[in-house]
Parts: sequence; C-alpha cells; structure tokens
Amino acid sequence: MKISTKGRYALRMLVELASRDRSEYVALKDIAADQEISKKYLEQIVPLLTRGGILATNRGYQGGYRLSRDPSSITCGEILRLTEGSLAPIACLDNGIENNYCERKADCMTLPVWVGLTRLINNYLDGISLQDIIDQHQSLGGDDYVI
Amino acid sequence: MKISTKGRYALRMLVELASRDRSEYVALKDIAADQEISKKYLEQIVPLLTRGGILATNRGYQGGYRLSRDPSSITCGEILRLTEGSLAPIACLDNGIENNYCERKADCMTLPVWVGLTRLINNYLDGISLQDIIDQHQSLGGDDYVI
DNA sequence: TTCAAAACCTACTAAATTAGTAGTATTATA
DNA sequence: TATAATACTACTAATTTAGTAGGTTTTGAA
Repeated sequence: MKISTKGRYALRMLVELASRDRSEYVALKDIAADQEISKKYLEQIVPLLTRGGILATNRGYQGGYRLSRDPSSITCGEILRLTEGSLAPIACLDNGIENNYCERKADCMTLPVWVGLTRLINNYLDGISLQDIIDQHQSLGGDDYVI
Repeated sequence: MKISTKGRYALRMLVELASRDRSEYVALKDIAADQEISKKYLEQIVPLLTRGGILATNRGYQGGYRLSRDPSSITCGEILRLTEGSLAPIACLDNGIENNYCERKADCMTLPVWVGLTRLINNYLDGISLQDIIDQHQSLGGDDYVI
C-alpha cells in the first residue's frame, strides 16, 4: 500500500515549480538537481504531466517546463492519478467505483470497505492543491491536513 | 497503491469466521474452498493472525481456527496492519508518524500530505470491525461506509 | 548556419515484491 | 497407531519498481 516514486517525485517537482516564478521555463536539469532526483528518470515521469495538462513545455535552447495552470487549481489527486494510474486500493475499482466488473462483486462482503476507502483517499487528495501545500509550509501550522 | 492479496484474503477469511458459529474450529481446507483461495497460501497468512492475537488455533484431528475475540473488537485496521505490515502510503511513515527518520524530513514540503493521508487511512479502517461488515451486508444500506 | 542545450522517445536491466507451490515436520484425536 | 489437521521452511515464476543508456528532434543564440 505504497505510493511509488513516480507519484512522489512528480508531486515534489510540481511543488517546486509552484514555488518558483510561474512565467519562466525551468530546465529539468535544475529541478533534478534541487530535488536530488535522477534527471533521466524524471524525463519519463514528466510526459504524463504534460499530456495530463498540468505542465507546459518549451523544447530547445533555454527550454524547460512550467505549470500550465494556477497552483490552486492543481490537486494532489489529479497529479497522483496521472502518475500512479489509479488511487484505488484494490484492482476491482481501478476504473471507478461504478465500473467494477469483478465476478465476485455481487456477494463480496468486503467490497463496501474498499469502496469507502477509495472515496476517502480520492476526496482527501482532491482537496489539497499545490497552493495549499505552499501555504501549509509557510503557516507553521499543524503537521498535516484535516478535511 | 494497492492492498495485496495477503490483506484481502485475511479479511475475507476473518469475515467468514465471524459469520460462522464462533465456538467451533473451522479447518483451513473449508475456508479455502469457500473463498476459492489456495489453502497452501492461506497457511502462510494465518500465522500472522494467530501471532497477532486474532485467531485461536487447534492442531491435529478436527483442528482448525476460530476467532479469539468478539468480531466487534476486531477491526480492518488491525487485520491489515498485521498482514500488510503498515498502512502508511510512504516508507518514511512505516514506523509511525512520530518515528520518521527520513533525512529529508525537515524541509520536505510534501510530508504533511502523507501524514494526513496516513491518519485518514488508519482512522477509517480502525473504525470498521468484522461485526460492522456483517451488519452492513445485512442492512442493504449504501454501498460503503462513511465516517 | 552551425552549435549547444534542451526536451522527447524507446529499449534495456537489476532488484525487489507478489503470489503462489512443494515438501516435510509436528500435533492431537479416534 | 493411523489419520487429519496445523506449522515451518525453502523454492520459484511473473510482475513491478526504479532506474540507466543511448539516440532523435527542436530551438535559440553566437
């Protein structure tokens, strides 16, 4: 029950971009150095975010990446679903709660537990934007978020 | 971000035991057949639950397993922590939120997101007992739990 | 117009994890 | 003592994870 490095690295990278001047393109080289993450590995993660409409890119000399939208409109849920594939804790719910075609579905007594957990996780992560993360960091408040 | 078969099978097995007559020992052979799970694989899962104080066992002829406590006192959180190891979504929090010795801890802006998620998942699953699962199944209510 | 710096793309790989199987030893009862 | 059950340990195929490697394409500046 772990979030992989793909999702964690993506989130760290995007928080860094949200903290910088949003108008300029930042080279992956710089982000990789700052976050101490393999640049080559980030290269594989980043297309998921550009295709997902979170990052805008500029190729060639002086190129790089910047957020394509306001940090307050980009949520952890969106980022992690793009990079992790699905946030459902069981495969039966990978295509959404309404699209469960598991053959045991009808008499699976444990299913409601997983449906509730799926809703909980998605709602929580959809409720936290990149801007929220920056605000939380600056506020010196509690050590986590409460819905 | 998936619960493995270990945790899912354990939960299914325990729900079945909670649904049966609690005084009699049930052979693993029967549970494996009912749940359509490999008996040999269940054999590996079951010691985690006996050592964890959830199952009482009887070896030899007419032996088997039964719940060692009331189904209302056994929660999904307890079962899944025993079988999955930890319900934390990142390894830094595997030994509890207070025992995070990650070297990036001090300036990790994303940590509060994971701390909050860890609390959420554990609280949710600790709030659902085996008895709750049986009650939910019989009530024909909604399709999940709400805290 | 050439050069260099950047993103983009695809293939490969070592290590770890998952989901089991297999075989033997031990225990308890009829 | 035969039998039916759990207990224990080792092994394994397949998948996933977390990268590495190497080349291609694009673009701005000298």
